[in-house]
Amino acid sequence: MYPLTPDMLTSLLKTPLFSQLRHEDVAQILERARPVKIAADAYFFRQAAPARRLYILLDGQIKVTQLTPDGQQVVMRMINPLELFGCVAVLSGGEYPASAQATKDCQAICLDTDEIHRLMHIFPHLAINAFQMMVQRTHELQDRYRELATECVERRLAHTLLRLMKQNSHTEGDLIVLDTPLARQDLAEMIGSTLYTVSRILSQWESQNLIVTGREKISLVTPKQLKRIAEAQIFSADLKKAPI
Amino acid sequence: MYPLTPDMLTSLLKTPLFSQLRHEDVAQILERARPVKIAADAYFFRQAAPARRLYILLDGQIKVTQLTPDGQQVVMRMINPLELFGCVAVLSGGEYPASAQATKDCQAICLDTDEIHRLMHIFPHLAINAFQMMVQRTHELQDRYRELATECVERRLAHTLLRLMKQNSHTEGDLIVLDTPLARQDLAEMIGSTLYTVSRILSQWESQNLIVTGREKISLVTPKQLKRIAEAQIFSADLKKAPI
DNA sequence: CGGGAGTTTGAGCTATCTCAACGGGGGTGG
DNA sequence: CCACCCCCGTTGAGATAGCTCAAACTCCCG
Repeated sequence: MYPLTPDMLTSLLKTPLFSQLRHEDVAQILERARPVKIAADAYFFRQAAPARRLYILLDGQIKVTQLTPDGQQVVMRMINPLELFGCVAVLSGGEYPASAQATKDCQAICLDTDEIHRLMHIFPHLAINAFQMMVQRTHELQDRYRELATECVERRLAHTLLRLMKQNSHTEGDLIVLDTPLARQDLAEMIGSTLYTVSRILSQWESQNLIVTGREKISLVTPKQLKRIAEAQIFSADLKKAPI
Repeated sequence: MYPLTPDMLTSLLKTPLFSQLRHEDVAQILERARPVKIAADAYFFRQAAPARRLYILLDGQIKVTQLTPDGQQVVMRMINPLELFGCVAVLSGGEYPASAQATKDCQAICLDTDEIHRLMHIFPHLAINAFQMMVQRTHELQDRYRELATECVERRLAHTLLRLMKQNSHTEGDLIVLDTPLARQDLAEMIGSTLYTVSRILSQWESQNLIVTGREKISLVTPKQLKRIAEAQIFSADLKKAPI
């Protein structure tokens, strides 16, 4: 594992996946991992390919998407550094249920199915941590399912921007800039809507100074207001009527 | 673990959760489990309660639901015998993100958080199996998310009935009877729709002899036709126009 | 034989999708 | 370095699936 910088290593040690493991154990695990580098827009793997490798993202960002039979895309999840992806690889003989596409240049390490099983036997904590991570992820996915089932597009979009902010953003002066290349189409595919509706809502928000948008770029100005929209305490239409 | 009948025990041994474990190991694990009995409509646990126990359903059926802040319900999942529920309990200190309500009289066994962790250390296979089960479940949830995001109500309903058929049904003559008490409202909460729309679609299907409905009861007549609707090769409206 | 829970159905409404047309900016190739 | 082109975004107008609300209907059960 030459390509691991000391920085990455210390980061990896703090990953939930490796919590409770000793440094030398993690080192031993990482010895069995292979590095993978991929340029922006390229794929780590594609839907329906045999799932043989589990990945840990070190740097960059991944978009996990599913294609419907008739060609529509749905974005299932954004993967940020130190997160696991390609977990289906632990089920021997399966296929990836989704594609993993880099939204930026990416570095990752990967482990083969057999290797994972072997390591999980040696280090039960690895399996326990992985289990816990999946429970957490299911929990998150359930929340989004509930949103999709019960909330209107505007609220879903607000939730999504806030979520992206938490996961990956930095501040520039008063602005909170999302560190994700986000076309209207991408947002639409995340919330189960269309790029037109997303565009309209974002335009409206921008005219109310809740956000600032650019080409594939979004910055939040007043996350508090967005949160109120997300929580249904207010609608952006209401802001017009009574601009306090 | 007195209440375990020999039948249940042999079933438990075949559970994915216990695969690869030796009989005596499973016995040792079950020694630490406590039996729980609950009548139809009662709750195993409620959303937001501290999550301290993980359950394995032995008999009956559970409906896992989430309540939105404004009181709408969403059915996240039906749990059938030999399935795990309350998995959040493995994350120490968390709360149940959903409620688990019995749709029939239920028997289950439960394990405390500490106990699970202890056992997973002793039997790494337990953790690995649990991990795999969660991966599988995430996979299923992703499929439903994609459906909800891209498909119309009619197709989602068709998918749901077919899924319920696979999970839990028996045949009576030509009829495939779903073994789940299903009010229109329940179905609506599963697919993110309203009881009115569900009722209309079911009525239409019934008039086309695809299904037979009763009070909280549904039977399938021609699952093939339903599958065609689910796969978008056809719409029930098309059946009217050209009844071949 | 009520009573109530579950279901059906109609009618109107609206959030959101669809389709179409236009606008703009940035990067790339000449 | 400039111009063109392409991708991304905006906006309007019309269509519609599905929601809401209201009212009546039908079992099942005590």
